[in-house]
Amino acid sequence: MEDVLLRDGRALKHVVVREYVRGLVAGNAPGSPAPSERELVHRFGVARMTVRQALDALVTEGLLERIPGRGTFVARPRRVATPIIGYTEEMARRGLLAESVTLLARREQAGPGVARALNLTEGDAVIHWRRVRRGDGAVVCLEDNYLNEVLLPGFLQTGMPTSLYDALDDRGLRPTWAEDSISADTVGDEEAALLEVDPGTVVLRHSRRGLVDDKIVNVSRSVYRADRFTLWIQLGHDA
Amino acid sequence: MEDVLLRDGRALKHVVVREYVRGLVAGNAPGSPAPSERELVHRFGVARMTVRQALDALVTEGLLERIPGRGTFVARPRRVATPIIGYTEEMARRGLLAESVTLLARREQAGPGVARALNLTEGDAVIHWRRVRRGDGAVVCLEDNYLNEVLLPGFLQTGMPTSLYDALDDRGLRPTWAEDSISADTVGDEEAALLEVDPGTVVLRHSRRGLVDDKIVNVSRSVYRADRFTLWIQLGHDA
DNA sequence: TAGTGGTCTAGACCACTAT
DNA sequence: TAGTGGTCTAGACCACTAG
Repeated sequence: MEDVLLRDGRALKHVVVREYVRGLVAGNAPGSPAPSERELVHRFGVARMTVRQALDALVTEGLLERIPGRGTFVARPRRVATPIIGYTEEMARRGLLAESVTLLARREQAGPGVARALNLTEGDAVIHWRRVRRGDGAVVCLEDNYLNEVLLPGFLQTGMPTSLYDALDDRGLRPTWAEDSISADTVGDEEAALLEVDPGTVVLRHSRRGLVDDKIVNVSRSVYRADRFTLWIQLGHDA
Repeated sequence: MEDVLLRDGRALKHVVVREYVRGLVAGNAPGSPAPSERELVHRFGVARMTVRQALDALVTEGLLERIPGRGTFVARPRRVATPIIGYTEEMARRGLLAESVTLLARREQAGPGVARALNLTEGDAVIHWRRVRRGDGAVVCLEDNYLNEVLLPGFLQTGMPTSLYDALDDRGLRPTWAEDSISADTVGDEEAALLEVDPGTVVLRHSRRGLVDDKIVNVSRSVYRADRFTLWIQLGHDA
């Protein structure tokens, strides 16, 4: 929560102006005008620099744009890259119902690969959560998640959620940074049985390391049926 | 290029201060101090608001951070998502030498799929560029690029570059936005021969639509040998 | 206590846009 | 010509940090 009050309870003027303008233009079409700086000066009885400080913040966050000689206007929303989402949201984007069956949800000792990925020592405790995931009823994916238990005390006891990312969000641990690797492969017998395909069928493998700040929250390894899943990614941003 | 001069040739003071500070701290370790605002006021003989305008710009771009009561310091560089890069840079990231053999580079009439992807009408002229791409000598990928000819007049005549993205960059058309789709598949006879694998071998398919602003610059369809290529992607940003 | 950044004032002149 | 944003001044008081 942002500090909007001084010690004596007075509101910061530039914040008052900023939020007034934000409320005014909220939902307005791109290109619609915001109040002019001098109009805000008059309305709030503040100096122009104070108004500019308020508008600067809204320009920086991309809500407004200034056009010299013309005025200040609602900016066109900028495109931003694909957010970091999990299976549940991936399915929602496709308009499919995400369902899961938990095959495993327990405390384990980290093996060498998982330990390295989570930046732990081999044998440290991790939470291993394995699910078969469906979209509109059809088997789509087999997902293994490994969570750093130190960051998630009591996670196994609180009842497993549908969306891991929602649960992480509740604890302020939703990843803001992800390192993904994506490859094509064929499945072995065990994975084939769970995905309801023949051994040797082509699959898409997707591994992810999820971080918030410098904390590695989870590592996931997903195997998608190639006939039922294509990964979509949007990269970059507007100028 | 930014305007740094007024009509009469005088430099904008906040730009002078900003670039002075940028030069001072360039390459300095995160946490090292920048000059204080009042020190800059004294050095340049300007008002403090002018100095603040200069520093605000550097804070917004992530170079500096302010700590109230302490001073202004070089900020820790923020992580940003994977930039939009092509094969040449993908290989460079792996420390591999990117080489290509052009199989096709010609003007064609857009088929239905390409026309839709480039937002053209079927039969419109497109540039089709097909290459077999190698990394450290080994065949890695078969890439078909379709370019909007209207945006790239004379492109075929200027001699084909190694890196498409470098060539686009030279024309101010390097994509800043990309829509990618990634799937696993098996190859047919023609692709198999070019990739030097058996038909039916598993491959990674990567399609991309590259845009700058609202202009669709190119559409690419790449087929990677699954045994020689894993896609790496980093998503998100620091708080 | 001295120094820092945060907030704020009450003006000023400029270039540019639209009428 | 009137209105807009861009730049700039010369101060002021505040809260906070560090020695």
